[in-house]
Amino acid sequence: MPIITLPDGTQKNFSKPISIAEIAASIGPGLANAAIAGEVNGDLLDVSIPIDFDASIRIITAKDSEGVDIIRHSFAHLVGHAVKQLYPTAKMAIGPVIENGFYYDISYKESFSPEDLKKIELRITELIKQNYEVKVEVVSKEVARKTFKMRDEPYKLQIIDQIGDDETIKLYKHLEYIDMCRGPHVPNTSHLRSFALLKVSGAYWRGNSDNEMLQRIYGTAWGNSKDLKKYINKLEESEKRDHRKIGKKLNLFHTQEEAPGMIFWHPKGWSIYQVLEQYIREILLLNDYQEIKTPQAVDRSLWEKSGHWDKFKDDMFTTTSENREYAIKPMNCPCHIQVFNQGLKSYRDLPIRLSEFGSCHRNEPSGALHGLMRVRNFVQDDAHIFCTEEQIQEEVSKFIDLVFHVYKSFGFDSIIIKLSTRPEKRVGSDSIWDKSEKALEDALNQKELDWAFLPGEGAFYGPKIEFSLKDCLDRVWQCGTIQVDFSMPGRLGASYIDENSQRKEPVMLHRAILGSFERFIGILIEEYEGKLPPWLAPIQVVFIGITNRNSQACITLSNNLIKKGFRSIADTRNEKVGYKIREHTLQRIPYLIIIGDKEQDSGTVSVRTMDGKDLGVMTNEKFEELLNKSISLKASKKILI
RNA sequence: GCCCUUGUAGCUCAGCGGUAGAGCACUCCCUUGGUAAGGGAGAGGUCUCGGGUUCAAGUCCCGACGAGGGCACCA
Repeated sequence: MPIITLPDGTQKNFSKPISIAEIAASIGPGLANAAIAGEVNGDLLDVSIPIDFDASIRIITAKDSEGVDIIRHSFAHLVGHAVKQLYPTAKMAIGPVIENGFYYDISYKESFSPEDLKKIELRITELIKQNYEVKVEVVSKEVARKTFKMRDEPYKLQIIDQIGDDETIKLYKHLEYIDMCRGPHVPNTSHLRSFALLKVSGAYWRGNSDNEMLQRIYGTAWGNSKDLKKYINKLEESEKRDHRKIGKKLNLFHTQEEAPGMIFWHPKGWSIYQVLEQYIREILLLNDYQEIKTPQAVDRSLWEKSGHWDKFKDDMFTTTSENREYAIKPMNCPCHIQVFNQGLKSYRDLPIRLSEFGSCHRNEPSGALHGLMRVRNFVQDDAHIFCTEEQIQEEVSKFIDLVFHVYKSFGFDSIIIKLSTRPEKRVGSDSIWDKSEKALEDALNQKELDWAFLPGEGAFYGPKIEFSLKDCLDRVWQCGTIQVDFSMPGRLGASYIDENSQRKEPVMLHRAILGSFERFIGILIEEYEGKLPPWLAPIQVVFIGITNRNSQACITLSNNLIKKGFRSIADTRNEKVGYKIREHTLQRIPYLIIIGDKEQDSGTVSVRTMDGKDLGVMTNEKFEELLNKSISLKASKKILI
């Protein structure tokens, strides 16, 4: 006879097996209606399944995050229900919950158009209105197999084949539609109200590009309409932050058909790029790096030796000359080893840190290209640290500090850290991989950082730590990285003389702080919605004359700032102040300086910021002081002072 | 690379079988105006490219290329 313990500690004795629905009802009718599922001794369970053992339970409603996830999962079933009604020959594959929503992968002879999506959405609303009961049935594998054979669902059968023989399977019956799921699901469609189907796209069955492509219907669902509206609104707002849109509006860069995946930087975009490069250069100099520059095209033989040719030859741009084949470099490391190899190195020289703002080309698959984030030509703030095994830990540790220092000055505080371990296709022995992975793991643990493993995602020559940032739609992009490489120095003949006059192979650490300038600038634009802090802004100050009597003063003041290293322009056009202010505000110039007769006569400036604050009238000197201070603050979130 | 969507003036978009349209930007003129768009006039497009259907094609069909969203890939 089960004793049920509720979250507040009260215990209830029942004389027979009891379901969550019944327990909820025993507490009150409101809760009985709201109950979506139960947490029973830590596991989620459908409300209708009887509990015949002592348990601590919690009743899950739409207010719990677990409840919202269950709602999302049940909406996936509703997609199934609607799709099978509208397109009976469609075959259902999988329909899981994802962040903010769900999807369902479906195989169907014709492709679903946006109109089909609307039809499906409408059918779902009709089904919801029926307030039908979702009935769960626990069955054997055999019964499940029979059910889906009868329903001609080949993908479900494939999934069943993967389930252990002694395991039971839950079937969820939505009127005439049957789906299979671990559950739990809502007991009644009355819990399903706030949803929207968002898009259709292709997705390979089981995520393998050798398999057929299914159609994936994406949807979002929430516990109430307010949350749904909030989410839809957020999506719309995010679109405004898109770096491709802002890049066009602010005239930062463009791309065109003749150079897919490669960026034409305009003066203002290049200004941002240059500020970044100079900043990193300064940081590296202070951290004992030496900057070098290596060739853009290198003979194929070097890529064969490094192992890149074998794995990436289809992804490299190549060119020929006089019977020789060259690859436009996809990365800088082999070249850096060539620099290291010049002259005999002693253990006393290590670590040697060679850095390069190296322009790399990779022939990325066309479908992978994405604005500045994924391009075919990019520049890395790349460097390679040649060191001994004993030095790895300290170098990795120092690097992590450096990354955090730099990211902080850009205002990034949520950095996603992952440790990617050995992939299937790799070079180097297992013992080397063991050592490398351990070194990175230890360095991370030392810092007490929040990080996670990414099994199998390492580079072919070594494991790596990735520092990733999110774009406006919460898509994650790898930026910084540090990778341990015990293999390439040996392959390319790097060595040093140790304490005992013996030749030894150095370990190489590949590392980048920003990653690619292109991607990092893309992220920056989206993070700030184009309102870059003064130290990054392409134009920091604009002098706006009120009448043409003030034009010369504007030009003089602006030139004075330029001479002092600030980025300033004078707007002396025949337009009204309001017009100029609007335009330069939209152009995201941090400081707008109004110069009229009053200011001109008194040698002052009237200062307004891009977010509309009036800082009042001050002397030129005072403004310069303010500007200097504001720039030196870098990206403390208070951008303008 | 794969699936879907998409490609019209510098930008944002309308037009969807019958001799190319709007707003903004641009040029010129008037206006010299104090903190987010002053007024008027004008110029600007072989509708991404290549085929096809049709008396007639931005408009329908096929292909190529680019872009967008996913999937796969990501040294």
